[in-house]
Formats: sequence, C-alpha cells, structure tokens
Amino acid sequence: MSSSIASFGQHSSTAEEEAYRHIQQALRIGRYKPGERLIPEDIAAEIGMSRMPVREAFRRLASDGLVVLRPNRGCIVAGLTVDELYEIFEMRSVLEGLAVRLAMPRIDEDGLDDLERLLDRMERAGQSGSNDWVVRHQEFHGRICALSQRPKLIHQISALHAVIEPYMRIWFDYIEKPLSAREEHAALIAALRSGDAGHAEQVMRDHILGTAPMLAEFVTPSR
Amino acid sequence: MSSSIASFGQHSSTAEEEAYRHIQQALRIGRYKPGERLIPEDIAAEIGMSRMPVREAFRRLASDGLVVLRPNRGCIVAGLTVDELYEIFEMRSVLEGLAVRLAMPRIDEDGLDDLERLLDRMERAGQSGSNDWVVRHQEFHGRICALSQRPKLIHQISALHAVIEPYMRIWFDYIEKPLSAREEHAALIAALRSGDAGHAEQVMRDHILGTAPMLAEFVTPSR
DNA sequence: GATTGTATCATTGGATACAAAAATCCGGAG
DNA sequence: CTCCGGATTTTTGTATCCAATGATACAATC
Repeated sequence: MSSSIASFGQHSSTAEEEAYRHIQQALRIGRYKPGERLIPEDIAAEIGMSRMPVREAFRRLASDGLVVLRPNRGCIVAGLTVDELYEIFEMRSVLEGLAVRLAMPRIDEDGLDDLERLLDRMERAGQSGSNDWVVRHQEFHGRICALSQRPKLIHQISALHAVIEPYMRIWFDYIEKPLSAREEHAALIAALRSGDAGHAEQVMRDHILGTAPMLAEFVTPSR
Repeated sequence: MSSSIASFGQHSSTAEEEAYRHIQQALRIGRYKPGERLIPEDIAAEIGMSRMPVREAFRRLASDGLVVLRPNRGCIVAGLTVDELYEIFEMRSVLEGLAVRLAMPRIDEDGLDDLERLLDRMERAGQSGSNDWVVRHQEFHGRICALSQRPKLIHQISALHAVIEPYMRIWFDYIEKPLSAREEHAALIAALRSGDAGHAEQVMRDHILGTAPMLAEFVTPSR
C-alpha cells in the first residue's frame, strides 16, 4: 500500500480509524471547505482502502458535528452559521469553566510553570507567522482541561475545538496574532494561581465568550 | 415487518436509522445491561436487516457514549463507574445551567404555565408506580432546554440524559419517587419566574449536582 | 421561450462473500 | 491438578456486488 501522506506512526490497526483521522485532519486544516461534498470513493482511493471504512468514519464525523449526512445525499462538510459559532463558544465557556474549576485542586507549582512555558510557545508561534499558533492555543487550553482529570469532559471540549479550528485558522491568517491573547491567557494562569476556583471559572468563561465576536467576523455565510 | 414496539410514526427511511433507534431504546430501558456484548447478527436478525447498518449504528452509539467499541472485540454496553456518573452530572449541571440562563429571556407566562403542567404530570407519574416518572422528568428538563433555542446544546444535553437513563430507572425502581423532586423542580420554576438569569442558572446547577449522590448509590460496580 | 415530464446517469445504501483476528476448546506436559 | 500450546470455531473487519434513490439533461408541450 502506498500511503503517501501523513504516514507518521502506526496510528491504529483499523482502516476505519485511519479514515477518521485522515478526514478529521483535512477538515481541521481547512483542506475540505464547508459545503463541499466528500466523495467516499475518492477519499477511499486516496488512503488506499474501499468505501466502507470511509462510510463508517463519516458516521463518527457526523456525530462530532464536522460533517452533515443526509440520506441518499451523501456527506457534506458542515459549515457554521454565526449563531452556531456563538453556540459553540457558549458551550465551551461553561465546559472549560467547569474544567478549570475542577483543575484547581489538582494543580501545583510545576503545573503552573508548565502553563507558563506553553504560553511562551504560543507567543513565539504567534510571532513566527505560521499558523501553528492555533495548535499551541489548543495545547494551552487542552493542558488545563487535562488537569481536571475528567475524560468525558476533555473529550467533549476537544470535539468543540475541532469544530471551530478551521475558523480559528482563517481568523489567524487575517490578523497576525490575536491582540489581547497573551494578557488573557496570562490572566487565566494568575486566576489559577490565586486558588479561587470560582474566580478562575469566571475568568475562563469571560475569556472564551470574549473571543467569539472576533471570530464571528470571519464566518463566511456559506449557506 | 412486525415492529412490535415504538412504531409511532414513520421515523426514517434508512435501515441504519432504524437500527440506531432500536438499540438506543433498548439501552435506555435497560434491556441490554452494562458489560453485555451486542452481537451485530442477532440485532440485525431481530429487526430484519443485515449486519452492516447495525455496525454503522454502533459507531454513532459509541460517539454518544452508550456503548464501547474496541477493535476486533466487538460492541459492549457502556457501564458507568461512580466517577463517570458524577462526571456526567457535572457536565449536565453546567450545560443545563447555561440552558436555563439562555431560556430566561425567551420564557413567558404561557411557558411557565406549561412547566407547571409538566411538573404535575411528573408528580402523577411518580405516584402511579410505573416508572414513567423518568420520562416525565426528562420531559421537564427537556422543555427548559428547548426554550434556550440552541440546537447543539439541546442535543448534547439529550445525549447525556440518554447515558444516565438506565440508572435513573433503577433508582426509581428502588425508591418510590425521589423525595425532594417536587420542591426542587418547583424551585426551578420559581427561579425562572424571578427573572434573575444568574440565579436560575445557580439553582439548576445545585439541583443537578444534588441529585448525583443519590443515584451513585445504585451504580453497580459492573467492572 | 419557458416549464414540465421523462429517460438516463451517477451515487448512495444495503447485502453477501471473503479474509483476518480473537476466543475457545482440547490435549499434552510439567 | 494446573499450565501451556496448537488447532478449531466464532466473530469481526473489509471488499465487492446489487438495488434503489436522487440528480441531470433532454425533449415535448403549453
């Protein structure tokens, strides 16, 4: 088999898993655009398998909200309306707010230092021009969520990040780097340092809700 | 074909959808028990189709967290540990908290009256002994969520309810009716009537988190 | 010239067949 | 009696095939 691209590491044993990862990655980086139809045969050929595992991957992607699957109409890339984008951010705000609150008792000095390091990496990625910033930003948020030690919560938040990632990338391509990003994330660390869980939760909520309007500007009314 | 149960309405055209509904229903009412293996062929035979649509339904159910799908190991009904049950309730608390907050500006006198009616139905179902109470309870919470007018939020909350429904039923079978249920839900309506969105959110959070410990008693350590 | 009906084509959904992996069973050795 | 190893059986994963549905283009009629 000639898996030309993305062959770093033996990710998984099943073909369905491979298809899922492949398509998700393509969606995240915006290779497939909203409204575009995903042809099972094309994708199957691309990664060297038959249509079937691809079809099954479609189901999961649909559950994640990344594609829309209409009977006998195939699979189209899900685009977000402005309303839906806000909805995602509302959900993120309360879920990640919960995550920091739960993370609070589990975090120590080392953990806080790690977060500072991640903040620096994010900053550097932002200045370098490549849009790695988006990845670093997710890494920062992901680290905090991970501290909560709640698998289902982490999974859910991660799924929401995947949905908005394409828009984050477009956003980042327009403006060099989110202006207040460094202060806001530094404020999150400070809130964690304070030891006041309720306060940290509120800071996270405000941070996320505050981001939404900036992103909303770049939602193309693709429907 | 003889679709014995739940044949109200022509739900959908595709076999996969039928399989999904069938299995989900069976899981909700506890017909399939945690840890039990779901044999694709058996279920396929049961509803008169081949393994394939059933397999695809498994993917969605796995995304919902209702079953666990391990490569080459098949599909087993997801059981919850006590920790996982608490996690679900934590997520519910913030998501439904968000839902009431968003519902607040959209609710009017008629809406509040509707909720009162649903509360009465819940009460009657609780006294009748049949475990319709669980359904009515979900109906009550679902109505509030619906008022938020947030499709993705509603969907997510609904998925969480599905996961805990079997445990709610077991719980209800032991104790006749949750003791403080009526007061708590009446308090929710009162909070909505007050017009204070933040307060209503807090009441919802407390209500849901308060329920978790009672349910946790009935989680069989099935793993 | 526009609109509607019809025929053809492409694509999806589902079933069957086949291959690969895991679980089970059975026998033998320690 | 227990533990290990191999063959068999069961079950899962994937591919191919067939039927059915939706899209499209062309033609006929208004």
